Amino acid sequence: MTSITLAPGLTYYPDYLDRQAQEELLQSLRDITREAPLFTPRMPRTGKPFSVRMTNCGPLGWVSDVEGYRYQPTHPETGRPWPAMPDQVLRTWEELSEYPHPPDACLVNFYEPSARMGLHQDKDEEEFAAPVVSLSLGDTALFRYGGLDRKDPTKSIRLRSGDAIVFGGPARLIYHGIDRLMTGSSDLLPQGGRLNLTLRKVGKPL
DNA sequence: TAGTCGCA
DNA sequence: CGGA
Repeated sequence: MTSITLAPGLTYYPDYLDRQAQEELLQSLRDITREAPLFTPRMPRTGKPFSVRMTNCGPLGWVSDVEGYRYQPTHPETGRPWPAMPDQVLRTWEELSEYPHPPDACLVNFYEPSARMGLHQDKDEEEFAAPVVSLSLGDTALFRYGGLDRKDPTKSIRLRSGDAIVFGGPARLIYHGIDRLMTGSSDLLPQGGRLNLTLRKVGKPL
């Protein structure tokens, strides 16, 4: 397995999932979105919608609305519990996280060709000792990452379908985001677009 | 402050 | 980019 250190604690695994594994994961995500439909998150206070739509699997899911960012055990629109995390996702966490407990949450972000995600930190968890593990499927995305301060200089790399990235240690709280997609760069998703999974341990281990 | 916009 |  190839790994590239982009910055201390930030590790990039190009082509972590082969085509067969990507298709298997895509089928799991179809099952998940049927049970837990994609919803449009909104900014706290202003209520401005994100361009990305999302859902979750696992015991907890990340949601955002006018009330704020939070993790909760149920879908914000259906009120039902999130679907279980696929075994394939749990195995990825076991292999890449170097953390001795399973993740609590798997956020699934769906990017239409025009969707973007501004520079932000993943900091709504309690357990920063656990890394964030990210998987990309579908169209290539221009991923931008910086430092712990929002105004720190940033670098960009292209994330392709099947790539994985791990934010751990000193990189656990770095600012990052998605500037744009390269439409038509993958034929995994028939309609185009990109799916991103982010696995997180939310609470401190019992 | 996980968005949007204006300006260099 | 930086401001709000």
